[in-house]
Amino acid sequence: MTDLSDTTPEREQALNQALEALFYAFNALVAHPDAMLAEQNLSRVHHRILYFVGRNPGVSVNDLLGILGVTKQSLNAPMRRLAELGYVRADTDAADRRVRRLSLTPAGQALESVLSGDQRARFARVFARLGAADEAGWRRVMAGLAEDEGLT
Amino acid sequence: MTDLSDTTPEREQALNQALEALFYAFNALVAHPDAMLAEQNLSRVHHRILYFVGRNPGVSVNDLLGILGVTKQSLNAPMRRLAELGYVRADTDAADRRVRRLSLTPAGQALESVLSGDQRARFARVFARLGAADEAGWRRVMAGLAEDEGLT
DNA sequence: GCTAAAATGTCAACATGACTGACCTATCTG
DNA sequence: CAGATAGGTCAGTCATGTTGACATTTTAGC
Repeated sequence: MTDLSDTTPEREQALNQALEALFYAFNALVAHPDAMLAEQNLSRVHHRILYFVGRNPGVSVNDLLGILGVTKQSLNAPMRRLAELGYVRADTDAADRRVRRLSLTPAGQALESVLSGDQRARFARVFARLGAADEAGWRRVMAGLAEDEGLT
Repeated sequence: MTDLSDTTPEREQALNQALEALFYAFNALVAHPDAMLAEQNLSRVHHRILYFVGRNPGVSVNDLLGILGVTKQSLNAPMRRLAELGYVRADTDAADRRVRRLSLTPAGQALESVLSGDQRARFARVFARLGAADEAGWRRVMAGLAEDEGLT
């Protein structure tokens, strides 16, 4: 079953099911947060900003551009919107006044907690039901997929 | 570790790592096919069409719209392009001449095989290295995430 | 202290892609 | 024949992302 040289139609179908499982799980995970964001006319980009600013309070705008892999022009609009809605604050750095240190307001933390919390809760329920062994196996497979990036 | 009532910061961080692992794995999986598609000015939509038509030869356009969850207007352009490039053919149904039966040409099958084959190979390598137990655990977790869709 | 460079923000022009709405042909069904 | 169905297309709109150019503020080097 785990032989690399197994190229039977059955194995190919099993791998196709793995492909589809990844896509379905991904969609299931973002569906509800996307719907909540849409109620405020926000999108997944805003969630990504909230998530990374939340986990890296004090990041500069430039750092965030690198993390998100977007241009400053495309970050500008969603970031301004998040600031207007009172979810993100940008404080001038004390030492270097050119730099803005980004952080979440309490409201921003609350929103981020609801959005990512929904996703964490999905994982928590599944992990709790299936047990530590499956969770560990899942993590090893996901890490393996991410590492494998360099190959053809 | 798998207790649902575990709301410690450590557990929350472990769940965040699970979230990130899913996103990184997803990106790693689509990166190379996306790059190959871009060389022909195609995108992920075209791959989705090739994948579903390849696994459901003879589907009607309407069926495909339902599977992909898009409008016929947005399917029209990529589908026409795939037909022009000789990857997809649309044969009139013998019984009901209103209906087009979609299928892949040999060239379309070859392209789809390269694109999805790259993704299957990534899974095959990781599964082969980690073993059947981790593969089974991974599949159970992914299935659980997809099923869990209905909750808050 | 003057100058070059860095960090940020903004404006304009353009491309993409998806959506809705409207309309059309061809075909089937009652 | 009348209405419904499968498919295709045109037009308008909207959201988002990109590049390029430019201004401001501030820092750092000489």
